[in-house]
Amino acid sequence: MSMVAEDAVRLHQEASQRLAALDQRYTSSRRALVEAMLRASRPMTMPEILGAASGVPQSSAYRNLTVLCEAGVARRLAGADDLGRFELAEDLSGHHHHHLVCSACGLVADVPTSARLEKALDEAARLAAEETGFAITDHRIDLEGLCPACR
Amino acid sequence: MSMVAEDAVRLHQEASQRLAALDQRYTSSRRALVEAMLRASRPMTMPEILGAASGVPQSSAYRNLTVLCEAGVARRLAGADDLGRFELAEDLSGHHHHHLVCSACGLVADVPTSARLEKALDEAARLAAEETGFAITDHRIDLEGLCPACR
DNA sequence: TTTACTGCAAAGGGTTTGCAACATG
DNA sequence: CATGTTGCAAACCCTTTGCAGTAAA
Repeated sequence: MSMVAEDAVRLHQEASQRLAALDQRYTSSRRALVEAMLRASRPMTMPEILGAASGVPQSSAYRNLTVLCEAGVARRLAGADDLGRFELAEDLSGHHHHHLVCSACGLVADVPTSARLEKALDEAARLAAEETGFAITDHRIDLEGLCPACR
Repeated sequence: MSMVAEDAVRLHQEASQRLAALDQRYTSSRRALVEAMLRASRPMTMPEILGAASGVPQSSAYRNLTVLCEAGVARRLAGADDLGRFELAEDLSGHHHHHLVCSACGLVADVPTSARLEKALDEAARLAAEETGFAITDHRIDLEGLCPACR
């Protein structure tokens, strides 16, 4: 999950462009949010984000994260607990991944996927689309269990 | 997803036993909730549940669904929208399945799994457990897209 | 007769929004 | 200078809880 400086530059450029496409600006608050998510390398709760992007008030954080999600820069997850979680969009942050969710404390960690799993999933998605009429655009896999700290 | 009368009898017996194991009773309200979820055959929101299990007040529905989840009779899902959704536990309702989630209206539909997908997932889970120290107990797959009504 | 359950109303807590001031292109 | 952005506080809405009364084992 490392990222060299050059990649970070591209990331911010891309974020700026995606916002501009919606007539939105890449302000310092929004950049602070993006950098907080970049540093975390796992989905963050709002309390974590507010701690990491110091100085950004709660309402602005919510509003800006909403904008970032609409622009395709960030993504909002429905947490296992009642806290929403945010992460960078996969095509900005690095690679396609899935999530490990701790059923005790709610922690969410990233986990890489595998070609075999993706292939099986693609096949299942194609089948499900045929049978149900859904136009499937994405998928999400959560592995649930206990994290090392909660075992 | 059909279920003959005999199966329904077993389902209620099992629900009653699981509640009894926690010193809880299988009251008519709880039975009404179970039957509502059984009829729906897809995860239900609270408004849907209140409509389907008429006469059960909101606070009792929340309280009873919490108990049913603790007893392993029901399961609570973190919805794509901000509405919680409830379904019968898989070992009561029928079979292991995954979900199709409409990103426009939030609808959640059941979709069967496949042996190939489960096998690939088991392997991925084993690998993730080794690398991260998580004790993985369950998984969840959501296919996201647009439902027929929202396309 | 002890313990669980019910229903109402009020509180809780994460998220959203109105508004007036500010910043940016 | 027209439009997007900010921050405070209040509003929102789903969910939980206190409490007094009821029902079941």
